[in-house]
Amino acid sequence: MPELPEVEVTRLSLRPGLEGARVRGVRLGKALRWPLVWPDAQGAGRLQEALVGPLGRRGKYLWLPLEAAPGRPTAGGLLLHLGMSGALRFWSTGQAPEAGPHDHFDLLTDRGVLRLHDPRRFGAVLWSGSLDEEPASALLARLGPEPWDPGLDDARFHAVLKARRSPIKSVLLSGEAVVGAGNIYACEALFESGIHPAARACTLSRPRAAKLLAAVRRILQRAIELGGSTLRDFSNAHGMDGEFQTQAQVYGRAGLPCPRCGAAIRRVVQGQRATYFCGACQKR
DNA sequence: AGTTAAACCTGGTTGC
DNA sequence: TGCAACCAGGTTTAAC
Repeated sequence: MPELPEVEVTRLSLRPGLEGARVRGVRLGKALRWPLVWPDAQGAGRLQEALVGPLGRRGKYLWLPLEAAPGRPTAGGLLLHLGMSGALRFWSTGQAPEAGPHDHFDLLTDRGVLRLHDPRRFGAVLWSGSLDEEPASALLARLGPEPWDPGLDDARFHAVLKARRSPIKSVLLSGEAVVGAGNIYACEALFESGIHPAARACTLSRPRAAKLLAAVRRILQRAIELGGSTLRDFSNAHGMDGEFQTQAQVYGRAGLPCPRCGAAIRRVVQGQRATYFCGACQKR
């Protein structure tokens, strides 16, 4: 589910309740994608007094810094990923219901409980000393630039595409050229820029690459403003659903008329993922 | 080296 | 109604 907009919506909605909260402990459910390697006994002791610092995001990862004390160096933090079906929710003290069978992680604080709900368990919660150390650094090292990274310009984006012979849809999903667009938003951005999903990335002209990058930025921004997409499991820290799915032009609309030209939206499979597009509007 | 498939896991929907 | 087959937002790992 959660692509960059959903993670950003989660981050923004968690901030008021969580930042500045003091950690009291954790509750673990079933194992996630990777086991949570908690700090040793000494580190765990420090955590008892840790304060939640400013929440960060890199790609689809959420970074929850745990500071030893106000003004002192960061003790470490948690790197969280929502996988395919994860959602984070914050419950004020006394409001949290009993953990259900799909609630696999609770961070207990003096203000309330941060809870990860993830039926498919493709999500992850990892302890890391910092973003520059293992295990966080190894995961983040693979990521391409953020959509709004000032260092990401049309030339750089185009250069990455030039080096890839795979279909542009697959290259977008890989996050090499720009992170954040998952299956829904990759489909939508390609539609909005009029580019056929099967076009080989290396064949796109620089103007078309620029158009695609602009579309990716626009789509992701719009999705954040709409609270993300809720197909099934996703909701923000307060349990509110997103609304972008109601505005999708092609995603999940196979057989329905293209909003631009009226031709039937097509569904094909690329790299084991469904792709939706208009065969008339989107050109190779 | 680059590209593509398989794997992780559960639950909802579809079709016989 | 029952049950098998297929589908789903992501990413890593293994295999051509």
